Amino acid sequence: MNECDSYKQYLNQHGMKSTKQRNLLLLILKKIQEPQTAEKLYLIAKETDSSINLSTVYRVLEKFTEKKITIRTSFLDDKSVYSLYPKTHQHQLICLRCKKIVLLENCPLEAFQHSVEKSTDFSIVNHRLELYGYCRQCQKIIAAN
Amino acid sequence: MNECDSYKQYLNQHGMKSTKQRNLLLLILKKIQEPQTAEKLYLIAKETDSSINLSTVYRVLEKFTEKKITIRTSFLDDKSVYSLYPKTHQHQLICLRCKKIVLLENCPLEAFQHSVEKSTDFSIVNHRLELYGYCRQCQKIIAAN
DNA sequence: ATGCAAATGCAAACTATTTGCATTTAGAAT
DNA sequence: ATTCTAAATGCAAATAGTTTGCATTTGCAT
Ligand SMILES: [Mn+2]
Ligand SMILES: [Mn+2]
Ligand SMILES: [Zn+2]
Ligand SMILES: [Zn+2]
Repeated sequence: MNECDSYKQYLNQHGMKSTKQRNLLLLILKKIQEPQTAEKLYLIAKETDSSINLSTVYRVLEKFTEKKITIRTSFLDDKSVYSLYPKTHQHQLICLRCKKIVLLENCPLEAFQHSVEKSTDFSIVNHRLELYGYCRQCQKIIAAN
Repeated sequence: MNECDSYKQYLNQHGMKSTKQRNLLLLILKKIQEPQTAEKLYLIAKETDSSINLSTVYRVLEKFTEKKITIRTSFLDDKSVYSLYPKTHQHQLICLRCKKIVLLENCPLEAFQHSVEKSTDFSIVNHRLELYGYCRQCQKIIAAN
């Protein structure tokens, strides 16, 4: 049993067959730890399994996302990126210059969400919060120009 | 001078030529007041100007967005939608089923943003907040199935 | 071992959006 | 008013990320 089989039990528990493509992608996602496009993951996977197909990568990621093993996010005009589903609720602080991402564990929205539910009659299941700005270093670089 | 010319001055002030397509789209955007896809705006525009082209609509909306006359937003897997650039800072509450959008005038993030600036040394210039859920009607429809 | 639903590879389709190009047009200059 | 030119438009084709149809292979329950 090679390392690509190591997620068999995990996958079966989630109601999925363990295939070499799925095991490999799971391995890659765990190793990388930052959001990547399907294409990038495909290229990395190809180094190990040269016969893997891009459609398969999309289908695997779709299934993973459906099972909440991964999360898919996309920004305006860009390709979607995929990463392991975060263990805890969190948000992102993104540097507009260098694209560095800082994860924020605190969420300030609980009370707000409840008050919006009350005032709108929506049932809110989810939210998206991202902060944009410039990191320390990029602030300096920008100031120097 | 028909009503479609009425934005000539406004457009010129923003460094754009006044064309019948731009005037018409501006009129439609002001009338509609809710985010619409380029295609929907195109269909509405066609009722008045049957020769308008979808590419033109995309190009006009792109230019408007560049000039901050409109704002473009897009959700996972969906078409982008365009609306007039909000006069005041606001956020959106989006129904995951029917895609209805409710605008929220309150922003609960001021204090949070400051505290994040302090703890991270970022200079935060912007944020994106969207709430997702189900509107009253869609809740009922979902419950009935 | 066998059977079958599920997963895969491959190629083609899809679809929102963009782009190239010939033509028209707005607005400045004459 | 006429002329000029860069910008805007219509049309068709291209683009690109993603999805899908289908023949084949594979995982896994029996
Ligand atoms: Mn939160
Ligand atoms: Mn806000
Ligand atoms: Zn930075
Ligand atoms: Zn709804």
